[in-house]
Amino acid sequence: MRDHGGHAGVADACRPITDILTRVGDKWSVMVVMLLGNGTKRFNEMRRLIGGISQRMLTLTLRGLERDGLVTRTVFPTVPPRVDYALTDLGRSLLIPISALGAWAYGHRDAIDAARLAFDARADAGAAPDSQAS
Amino acid sequence: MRDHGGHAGVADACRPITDILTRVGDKWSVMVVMLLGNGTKRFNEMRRLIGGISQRMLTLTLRGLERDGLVTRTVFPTVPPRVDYALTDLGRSLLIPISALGAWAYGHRDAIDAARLAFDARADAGAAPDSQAS
DNA sequence: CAGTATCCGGTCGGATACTG
DNA sequence: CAGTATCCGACCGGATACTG
Repeated sequence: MRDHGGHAGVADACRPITDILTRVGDKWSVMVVMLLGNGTKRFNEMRRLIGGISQRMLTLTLRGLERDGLVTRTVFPTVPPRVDYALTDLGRSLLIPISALGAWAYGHRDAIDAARLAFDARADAGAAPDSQAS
Repeated sequence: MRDHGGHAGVADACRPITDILTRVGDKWSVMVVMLLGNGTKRFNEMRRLIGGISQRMLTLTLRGLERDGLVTRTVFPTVPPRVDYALTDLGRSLLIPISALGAWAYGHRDAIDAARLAFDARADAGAAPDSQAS
């Protein structure tokens, strides 16, 4: 807050929010949170349920969520080892707005898809006014 | 839908949603949509208001939003040229869930920050049990 | 004013191999 | 089972220069 003269714009004020939105927006976080919304899960269980996520990314995603206080990680010192992941209260509270966002996305997927097709068609028409497709 | 035998998991079914969430999650889209929620804006006007966004990224962000049918782009063939950006009905409808998400992020930023500090402290303690800070 | 084009470093994220 | 470590290609995003 020391540059009254400058005008950094809203980007500055929004940094904390943008920061958190980045978490929400990354490829797997939302899916993991939604999955844990159904209850506690183990590592490879989630891996199977999600399908298509690499081991590495599941680890990193869970670490990020744990760091943000959204997920708890519980290790059972058995052999073979067992680790349970669950949402914290904070994580559960996040479930509400992201479900709303997910519902919006699902509800408008057709409109968005149509808009994309139309846009791409316009772009193609502009780039290649000739009726030949490449 | 061709592998009934396999088990791709939810990742497959969620692809359209993930896809849209990726838009929402990228660095500038949400900020731009929120800004346009206040009314029509011109290109450099937004650039100034946001502060910290490069010309390139503002263009790409707006193109993406336009492609998804969330914003309209209106060119006035004057000199110097003038281009107005505004939300579509679809864009305005998105404003609701992302405002909710933004409110959540803002409301819980302290809890998240605290969680991060605690996590990092634990990580440091684990990595360097010695009382020396690097 | 409102872009486009190009370069380039940093990060994301998958594949693979190894470990307790 | 639940990770960690490493490699590596793809893409994100800023800086800069140029254009109608």
